[in-house]
Amino acid sequence: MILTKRQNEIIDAALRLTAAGGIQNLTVKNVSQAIGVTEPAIYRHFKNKGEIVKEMIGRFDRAVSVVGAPVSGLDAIRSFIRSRFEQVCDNPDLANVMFAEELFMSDPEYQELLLQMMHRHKTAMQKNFRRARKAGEIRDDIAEDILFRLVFGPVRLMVKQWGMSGHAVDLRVKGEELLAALVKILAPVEQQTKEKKR
Amino acid sequence: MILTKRQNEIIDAALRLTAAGGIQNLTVKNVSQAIGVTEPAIYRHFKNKGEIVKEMIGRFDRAVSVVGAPVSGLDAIRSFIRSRFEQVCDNPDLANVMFAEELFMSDPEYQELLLQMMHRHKTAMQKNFRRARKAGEIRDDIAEDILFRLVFGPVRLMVKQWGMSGHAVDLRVKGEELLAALVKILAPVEQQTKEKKR
Amino acid sequence: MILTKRQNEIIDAALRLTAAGGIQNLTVKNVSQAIGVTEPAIYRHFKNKGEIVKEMIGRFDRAVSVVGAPVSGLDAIRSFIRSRFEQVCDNPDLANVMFAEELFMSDPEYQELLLQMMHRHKTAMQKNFRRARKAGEIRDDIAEDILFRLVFGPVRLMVKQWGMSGHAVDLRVKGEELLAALVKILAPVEQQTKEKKR
Amino acid sequence: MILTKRQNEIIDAALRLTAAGGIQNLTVKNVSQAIGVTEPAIYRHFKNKGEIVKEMIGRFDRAVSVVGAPVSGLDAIRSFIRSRFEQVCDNPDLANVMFAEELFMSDPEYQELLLQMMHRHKTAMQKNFRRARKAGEIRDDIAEDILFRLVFGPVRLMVKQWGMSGHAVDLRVKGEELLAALVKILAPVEQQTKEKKR
DNA sequence: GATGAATGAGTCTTCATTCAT
DNA sequence: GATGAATGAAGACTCATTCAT
Repeated sequence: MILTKRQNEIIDAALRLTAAGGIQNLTVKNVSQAIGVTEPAIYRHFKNKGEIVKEMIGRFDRAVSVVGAPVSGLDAIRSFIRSRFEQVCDNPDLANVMFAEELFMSDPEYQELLLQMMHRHKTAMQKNFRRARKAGEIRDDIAEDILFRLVFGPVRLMVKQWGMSGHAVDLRVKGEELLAALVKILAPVEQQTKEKKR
Repeated sequence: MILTKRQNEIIDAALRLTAAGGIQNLTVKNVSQAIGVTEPAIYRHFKNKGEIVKEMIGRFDRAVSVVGAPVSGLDAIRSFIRSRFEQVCDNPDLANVMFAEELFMSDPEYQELLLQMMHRHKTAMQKNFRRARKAGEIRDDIAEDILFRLVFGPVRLMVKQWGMSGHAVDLRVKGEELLAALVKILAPVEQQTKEKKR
Repeated sequence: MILTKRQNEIIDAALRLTAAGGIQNLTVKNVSQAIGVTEPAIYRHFKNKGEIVKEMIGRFDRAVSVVGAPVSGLDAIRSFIRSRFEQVCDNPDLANVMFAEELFMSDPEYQELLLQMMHRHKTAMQKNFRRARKAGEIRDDIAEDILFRLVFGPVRLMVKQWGMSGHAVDLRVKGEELLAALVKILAPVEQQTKEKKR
Repeated sequence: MILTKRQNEIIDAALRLTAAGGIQNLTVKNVSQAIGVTEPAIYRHFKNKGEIVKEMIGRFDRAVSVVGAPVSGLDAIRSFIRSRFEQVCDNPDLANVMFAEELFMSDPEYQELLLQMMHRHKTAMQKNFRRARKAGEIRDDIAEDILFRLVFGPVRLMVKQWGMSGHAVDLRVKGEELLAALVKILAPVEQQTKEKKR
């Protein structure tokens, strides 16, 4: 779905409001004030509040789908994580919302959307983990589903902490550090030994 | 603060409601219905809704503080994580709420409470990481603050996924698997090599 | 009706509360807290809130009925006014309540009570005005009903202002000044002329 | 502040309700029913109940500020009083509310507003008393602050009684009588003597 | 005498939404 | 595209009162 300018304004405002004060803060009134119109005006651009929320959730997906070339498994994972960090840096409000699935528990419809998204990402990544493993880029003594959590758990936590800290540090730098650590601990043990000796 | 029976009932209900439908679902009416009284009755037991929320947040802390004996760094970390899994297994609703800091963004007061709690846990764990490192239980080529995320990121994610999946799997089992993987990954490289050869 | 000690405590508290924050502030809860018991305890001493209010209104009357000896018309008026000032000085909260008939407009029953009281006072005073006039103590060129307002209007206003000012001045002193002025103004013109020449 | 039609309707209703049953009777629900809308509709026209009350209080002031030409001290006082009587006759509900400062004791903000208003009126009148005195229109043997009470005490009382009596008499007529009496007793003694002889 | 627990009715206020203009 | 006015439903909370203990 392609959004009009006004619709984008609305989603931006919705994101900002939710980031700042939770979904409790995401009211039609607040959105309308944020973009400087009256409440009914919102309904010219979205059928109802739910559509706004859904479009908002959709935005979490965006950057991800655009991943370009990288073929190799580990590189794809790396690039996925980097694109996450960048996405959040570009729109810091996302940090408080993107991994906050609980915010949208109120409506089963939203939850479904989010679960689908999570699942999609997971299978996409799983594929890469498998490839990386075959290519000897990643150790083979860790079960696949655990691998996923081992990598994305820390990424999520870092983004969340960054959001809660009011974006105190440079996420791009900190993100690279984390990425390096991840790559290090997931490397095949032999490779790690070699690295160490250097 | 020691709670009366009714107060506990109320907190339990609040937890259940929030777990099921987000804070949007945590209304005084819903709580009162859940425990089978009328709305005003709630106010005999809590000054206002905020006190309920705060007590609820306090409950996240409980299990943690009770950690008993373990001295050694790595063992303390292990036991902390295990106690988390157990706490959540005993009261599955916690899984949807405990690590969902965003739910409480609506009120700065709650956020403050949560940040304090997170900070408290972090420094407690940091100490253990340091000890474990000195004792040669943990590799020394990963910065300390990253270490924390590397461990608790995955734990959080697992708990959250367990909650969102409707408690599909046995968290105690899955948790042990994760724990084993974490210990493996964080072991000093030399030790990992040895393990491998066996 | 003779009140028990507790009942008097309650009426005192009720008066204090009403004086401080209007009838909105006169709640059973506030009264009970003021005397250090729980709400239901109040109902041991008064059948319901209305009885408290009525007893409170009754208290406005008290001092007045106790007027002792004075015979002469003008002296009786003087003494009535003085006793009003004293009553209020003894229990300053009365100042914010006694002449505030509007406070009790909510219930026709209260209003009736107050109207009766006002009427009783008025006829009692009217009699004295008549006597004073006959005795040549008061000028005879002012209609009787106006006379009443001329005297008690200022008295009321002074008490009210004293109450609203937080009892800034010494009402006994200021009251005497007002009384003197009233007597002066109401004296027969001939007498006023004589006074002036002195 | 200039009010819209609806806002005026609301204030009128508020006045009516308060006049009839005290502030206890001034509820948003009652107001909304009085003008034939639902409760939330009120909030399109006033931010909250407090704003209604404040605007209501403001209305007490209105007529006063509009005083037109009169220069001479005594005439200004006369005209002020007359305008009060007229204001109240035009909107009889005011009689039960305008001088009932106690009604608004519940909120310090309202009380402040009222005190300011009273003070403003007082200083304005004080100036006129002084002028009247210099011009020999008023006796000079009464202290200024007492003068004020002597005049406005009776005016207030008359308005209040008129309100409580359900507007039984013709306030315009009765008011003129009172005014005449006031002018008479406040005239310089010499003048009073002359009048008498006539 | 007093309390803890509860309640029905009602307080002010906000919500998402609609409709005529 | 947008607004002013309105609404039904629901929000948190308070009130006077009752009842069993």
